[in-house]
Parts: sequence; C-alpha cells; structure tokens
Amino acid sequence: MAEVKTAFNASCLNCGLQKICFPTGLSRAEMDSLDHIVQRKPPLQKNQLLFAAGDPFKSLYAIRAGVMKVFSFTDGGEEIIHGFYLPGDVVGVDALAGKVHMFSAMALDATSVCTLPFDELSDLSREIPHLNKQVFSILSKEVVDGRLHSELLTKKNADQRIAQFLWSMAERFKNRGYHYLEFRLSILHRDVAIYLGLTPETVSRILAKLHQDDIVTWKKKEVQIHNEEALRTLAGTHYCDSNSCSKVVWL
Amino acid sequence: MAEVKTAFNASCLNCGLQKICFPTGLSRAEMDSLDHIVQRKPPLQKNQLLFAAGDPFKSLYAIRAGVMKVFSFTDGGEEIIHGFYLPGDVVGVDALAGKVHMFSAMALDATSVCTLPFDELSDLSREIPHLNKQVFSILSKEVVDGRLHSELLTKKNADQRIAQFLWSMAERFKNRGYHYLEFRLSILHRDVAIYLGLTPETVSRILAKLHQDDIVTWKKKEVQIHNEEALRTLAGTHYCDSNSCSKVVWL
DNA sequence: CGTTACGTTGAAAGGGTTCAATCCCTGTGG
DNA sequence: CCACAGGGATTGAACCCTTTCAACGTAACG
Repeated sequence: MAEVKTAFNASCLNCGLQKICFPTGLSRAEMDSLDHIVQRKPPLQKNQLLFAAGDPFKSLYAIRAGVMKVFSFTDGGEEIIHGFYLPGDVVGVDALAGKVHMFSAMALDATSVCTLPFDELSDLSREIPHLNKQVFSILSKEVVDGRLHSELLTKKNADQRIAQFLWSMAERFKNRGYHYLEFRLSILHRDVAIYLGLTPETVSRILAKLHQDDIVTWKKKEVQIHNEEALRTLAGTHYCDSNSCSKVVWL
Repeated sequence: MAEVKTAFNASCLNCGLQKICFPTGLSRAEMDSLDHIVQRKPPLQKNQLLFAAGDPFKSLYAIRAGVMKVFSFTDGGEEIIHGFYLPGDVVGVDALAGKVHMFSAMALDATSVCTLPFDELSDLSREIPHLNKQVFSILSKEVVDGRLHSELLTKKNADQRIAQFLWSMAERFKNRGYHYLEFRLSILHRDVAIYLGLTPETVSRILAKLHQDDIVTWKKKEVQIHNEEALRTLAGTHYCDSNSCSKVVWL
C-alpha cells in the first residue's frame, strides 16, 4: 500500500524502472520532458479495467506497480489472454493502427500506471528521435513476444508450457531486480491455463507434479522455485520475453 | 515473369498497392519523397533468403510481387513459421528493437521487394509525421495479427484452423483486388501445417475432406473455393488479418 | 456463515500425432 | 526421351496426451 502510494507520486527521474521502461537511454533533460507529459492517477483496484476493447485510443500506459492482463473474447464468448504485464511494461500498443483498442486490460491486483497521451508523445518524439525509436522498440518487442508465445503454443506440451511460463516470470522479476526464486504472483491458475492454451485441470495436475518433484511450489499467490536448473531444463528452450532475452541485446 | 519485371521498375506513384502498402494516406509530394529512398533490386528466386535470423538490421521490406514466409527454428531444430506475406505487406519489423533480425524471410516463389533503408526512413518520418504513424500502424497490425494467430492456436481445432487459413488468404487476395475464389498459392502444405501447429498428415486429411464436401479444392498450387459460405462458417470467427478486418477501420 | 468462484482429483473419451508404407510430382542426368 | 532420385503428399492403424465431465474441497467476501 505504501509502495503504491510512492509510485503514484514519483517522477521518471527517480523511478526505479528507468532501465526497463520508456526512458531507457534518454538524457536527463529528455527524461524531464517526457516526465512532463506523463499523467499519474490513483492506482487501479483489483479487477478494474484500464481500457476495454472498443475504447477509442488515447494513450499508452506504462505499469509502475502491480500486474495487468491483456485479453479479449472469441466470438463464442471464450476469454483469450494475450499476456501478463509487469512493472516497466507498456500496454496499449494494439490500438495504434486502428485508433481503437482491440483488447482489454485489467488490473489483477492493486496496480498503478503512468499514462502517456499518445498525441503528446508523438509530438515529443519528433523533438527527441531517440524517444521515437524507443516506442518502435517497444512495439517490436511486442511482436517478437507474440511470436515466442506462438512457438510455445505450437511446439510445447503442457509440462513445458507451464515450466516455461514460470521460468519466464522468474526471469522478468530477476531483470527488475526483485527476488526471482520466491515471489508473489497475483495471477489465477485459471488465467494461466487460458494463456497457455490449456485447461485449469491440466495446469492443476502439472503444478501438483512440479510440487511433488520439488521443482516449483505455487500455493495461494506465492511461487517458490526450489530447483532452478530443473525448471529451466523442463522449459526446454530458454524463454526470451520482452525484457529478458539473453540472445539479443535490446537497444 | 513480365509482371515481375514491371514491378522491378515501378515507383510508388504508379504502384497498384498504394492503398495497402506503406504510402497509404500520403500526399503526392510525400509519396514522391518516400519513393526516393526506396531501393529496388532484381527479384528474389524461389527459396532465396531476403534476410536471415542474426543478420544486422538495415531495412524494412515491402513486398511488390510474390510470397514470402517468415520463420525461425526452435532450439531443437524444428522450423517455426510465423507468417506468410503477400504483395503490399511489410517484413522485417521484428528487428527494430534489437537491431538484429530475430527471424528469417524466404521467397516461396519469384518475389520482388522494395527496400526501405530504416535510417533514411526514420529521417523522412520526422519531416512527414504521417509516415511515422504509418510505420507505427504497420507494427501495431503485426502485433494484432500475432494475437489473432495465437487465438487460432489456442481455441480452434484442426478443421477450423485450416478453414480460417484458407479464408484469410482469400480475403487478403480480395483486398488486393485479385481473384479470391480461385487463386495460385505457392505455399507447401507442409508449411501450412507448421504455421497452424499441425502435422502434414492432418492437413492432408482435412483438405481431402474439404474437397469431398465440395467446399475447397487445393491441388498443386491452385486453390478453388467452391462454397464461400460454408468455408467462412467452418472458420468460425471471421478472421481479421492485417488488411482485412471488418471490425476495425485501419487508419 | 452462507454463497460463489477457484482449485483439485478421478475416470473416460477423443482429436491429433506418430509411425510406416505408398504414391506422386519435379527436376536431373545419362 | 526416359529412368531415377528426392522431397512432398496421401492413406491407414495404433497410440497418447489433453480434454471433458463430474464430484468434491477450499479460499475469499459480503
């Protein structure tokens, strides 16, 4: 709670997520300019929508604290989960082409975001070419992430999917300087199942197995990785998410 | 052959793909400026690589004629196919973030492309804000396409996947002003299988069924859609690809 | 303290894969 | 011009992983 309050007030200049978020590579002065167009509002509550599919596009949003899921529905009414977003991640890029949000974004926990009005961001990007590249970079990473998720869906079995999911979350926490062998994860097993193209039952069974084998425990909202090596091996290929690909040095 | 030759020489101003490709919404003068940085080379031959994963990033490429596949390999050496690209489509956006191509692009047929050196494109984008937005739009569409592909992989069975694939190809041809109920498709069934997360055997069996039911015939490289309505119904949700989403008016 | 939604566990069923054999088309070389 | 090689496509049968269905347990919240 105290943490959220701090986040609400902080500026880019003293934000701990500089290395991961938007401002990467900007000078102090540039960051200051960016800071001036950023809007900060009270945190979102659990299950609150940041934007919904169909909403007119106005801003991109950088997450300061909490977790969000980006999702939509099939024509049949089934939920589709496209991704989970952590502090430093940016949501809303899906709407750039059509000026309308294609997906919805929901807070899975108390979550605070920085709002970046896109018109102002565009104007500023003309003055600061590096900022423009930064936005390209965010979009490009999103494309690559999508491809990697498709790889998971086409080439991996249920065990590997879950191992990869958990390991990728751990890596993302690691990259943000958080504890990564033991962390709080406010994501429902049900949502993970949807994200991974599985059923809740399958996820439950595999988590039970991982627990028995003393590799990972995920009870309530606490994840504990007991055997990092085994988990990574199970995941098969080292997962590269937006902020954690060892193969590529993100600009 | 004659068609390819023409493509090689044409400029954006007299290109039939204006509505679909990069220049959408640019004024004559702006289009002319864009035209000056576009490089045109001899067409690629079948199975020739435009770029390979690991190559340093220099340009985006707009396809003028032919077909390309964008692909990579799993750590285990299996091929992953991320998408097929038709005239008017742009490939290479995966490399914007890391300055290195994450995937490879191969011509599946004689294919000609327009090369857009990214540094020059960036410079020009500062002068022409609309061009900058155009690039954002292309990236954003790529993100949305990826999500829709994931939806296909998580929510659809084999029959629906193939129906959707065929229908989406038809729509893309339609949007380009080509015949869409009967067209040439230089894509191996094997590659479609990989793209859809299926085996060649499954694809073969389902295509046989679609042929028997007089819905679609795909022999050699010729696709014939005999029952448009049935195909669309089979596909379930109307597929929205980069250039054909009825729900959204792409800027 | 009841209600509701999430999570767990078991048994049965099914869709797609796997494996293997055969066919077919294309391109190549004698 | 024909024979042969090689990769892709087809077809059949057995298998297996995941889903489905159903029942029960459990945590959170009003």
